[in-house]
Amino acid sequence: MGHESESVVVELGAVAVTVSDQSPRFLVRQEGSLKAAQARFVRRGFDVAGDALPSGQFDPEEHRTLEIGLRAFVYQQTGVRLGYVEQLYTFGDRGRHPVEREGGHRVLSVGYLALSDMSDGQSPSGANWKSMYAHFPWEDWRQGAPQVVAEEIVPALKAWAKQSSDSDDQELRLGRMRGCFGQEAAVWDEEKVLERYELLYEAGLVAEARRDGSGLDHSASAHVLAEKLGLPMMSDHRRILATAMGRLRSKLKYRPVVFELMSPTFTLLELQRTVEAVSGVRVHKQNFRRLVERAGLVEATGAVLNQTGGRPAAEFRYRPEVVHELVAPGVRVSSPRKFS
Amino acid sequence: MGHESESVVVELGAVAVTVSDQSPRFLVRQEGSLKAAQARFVRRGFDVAGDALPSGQFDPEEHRTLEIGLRAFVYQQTGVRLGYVEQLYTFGDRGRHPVEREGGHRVLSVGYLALSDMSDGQSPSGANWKSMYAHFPWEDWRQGAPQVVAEEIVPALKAWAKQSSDSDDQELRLGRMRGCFGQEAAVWDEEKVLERYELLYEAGLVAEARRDGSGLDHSASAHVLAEKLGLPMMSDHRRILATAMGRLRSKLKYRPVVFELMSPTFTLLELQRTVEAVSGVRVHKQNFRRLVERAGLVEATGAVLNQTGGRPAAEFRYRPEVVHELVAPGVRVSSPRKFS
DNA sequence: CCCCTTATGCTCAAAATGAGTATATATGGA
DNA sequence: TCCATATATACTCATTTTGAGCATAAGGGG
Repeated sequence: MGHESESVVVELGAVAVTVSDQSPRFLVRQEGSLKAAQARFVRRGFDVAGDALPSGQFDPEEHRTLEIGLRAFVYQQTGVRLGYVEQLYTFGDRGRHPVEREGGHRVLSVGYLALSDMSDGQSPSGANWKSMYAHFPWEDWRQGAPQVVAEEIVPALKAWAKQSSDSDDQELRLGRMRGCFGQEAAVWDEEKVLERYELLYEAGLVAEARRDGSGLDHSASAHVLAEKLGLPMMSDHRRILATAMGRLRSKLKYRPVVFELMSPTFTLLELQRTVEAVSGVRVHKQNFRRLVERAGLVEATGAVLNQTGGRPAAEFRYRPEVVHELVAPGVRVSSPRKFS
Repeated sequence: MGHESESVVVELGAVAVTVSDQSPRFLVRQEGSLKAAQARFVRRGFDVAGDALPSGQFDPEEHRTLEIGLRAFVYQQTGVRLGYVEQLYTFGDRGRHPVEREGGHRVLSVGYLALSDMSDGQSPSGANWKSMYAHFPWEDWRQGAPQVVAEEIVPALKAWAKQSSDSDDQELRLGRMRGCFGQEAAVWDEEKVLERYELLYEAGLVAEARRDGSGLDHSASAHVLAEKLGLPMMSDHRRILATAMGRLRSKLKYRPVVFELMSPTFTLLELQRTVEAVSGVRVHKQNFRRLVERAGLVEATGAVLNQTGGRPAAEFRYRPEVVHELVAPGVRVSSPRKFS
């Protein structure tokens, strides 16, 4: 016990999500927010230009729980005090993290998903919220299928499939492409965020794959494509981001987590726009309100808001009691049916 | 970096589940399966009699990934080679683990859920599979509400609620009781395994709470009740078990994971019985087959089996292709409706 | 053969879902 | 004032999904 070889450094990182201007955003670390001792550990630009998630090294002396440590790091590095927090995943593969490549300890990263409401001024002015879809341009289907899917991704993945020598493997790759990006018989499944990112990574199309990988295509055109596939991030942070996004989209449907992203009161359209921003798909307005109201998730405050440009909207608030009542349903977004 | 104070020991543990004799079971560590060096670390009976999950200390030198380490430990300690494995949760609260209480390092536990099929002789004869419901007697609702719920748990939780000085808190406790155990308006939700265990722990009713806690009820009757609330386990392993059980029950509904518990071919009744064993509730036979067949999850092999004691059953196999086709639905178990 | 068992096919009502149409009530400009 | 244009909200309707049950098929054992 306690051999040097068996000890491990644990890094805690957060994907803190909010929605503003109809756009899902996440918190990145501010420059100069690190103590000197930590700066070396997490120093930016170690091997790729790109933002980094707020994170830090877990200190068992100081932090009674992992979550406490996480909240402290996020506060130090961004000024934001987190509300709702849930654990996402623990990443521990060798070679994942720059620090251990320099010959340090093995690094384990525990990733968290946090949700905050921008509206209530919780977030200090300096906080650095970046657009999700700037990093995942293929994930926003609110205006229909994004151009980049048909014009760049699908052709590039077809080409990648052809590169395989084995014809079974070619078919497998094509099948993954169709399943991930909703081509042909398959339907777009907004939850498969991680699968899609990993497919693009495996195919060597995103910038991080080109950074990490050896023997990949180094042509200028491959570089141009990578730029169209969103902004890269430090280390494997974009993968963690994809994990968070997928989990959030999934959770939206069976737990009332949207409300963590809302101000205390809101109109049903605001609620709908938030769901749409996160899930990346449009929903049917009338059915959405039917669902939300029938499930008893909200109640009218009685107030009416008329700054909406049309008929004034009723103001609602979340009814947290619902969780203790019967089953707590989330807000389901319906995917278009493609059956017979 | 690398201060002694910041280094952490990482423990990998598995809840390996199978179903045999219509009963969900999980793998426990065999006596004498540990190397001397590890034995001190994980020695049994440190502070409570009870089984332990197979687990071991992650060694970054030896294990390229966490999963590889996990598989090695499970094989060493039980002789079982795991198939399907997924990460559950990382537990890191201070004071959770006996070793750190003796003044050693802080211990982080990464828990995994594994699923195996008993039928194919994968499991060596020595492997030690324990009944899930022996540890969670309140979770098996296949024969209707278990006696222990109405006769022991509900009264004890009501008494616990009364103990609170604050009347709001009393109502809160009662609400949790109703929500967890399906009393009054609430309906039994088989997924809330962890919530239920934690409630019982918080109320000081299970043996582990009496072991860990201070100032709890030490009367003989409390001891008798704890014995009716299932077998305790080492450390917080029963909590990890509850986490796994809840996750498995939940996953059953949206991913075709049951098949990891089945032999390659099976009848629809066998499939149904497996789902029932895990979820702990009965399902409607005709609707179950409708669901499974319509979703395209299985295909008939053409063979017929007539050792069933009635009309011979068609033999089926899993159709893994379904995952790549459209959306991959799981096997939903329906909870009875209690609306209007 | 009857009677037991399990397998499998089919029906039916209730509820949920997807997609509209219709009406209400604000704003701003002709 | 009245209209065009927003959005809000109510209601309808066909289809699908779900929960529940009946009916029939096909084995084995007396």
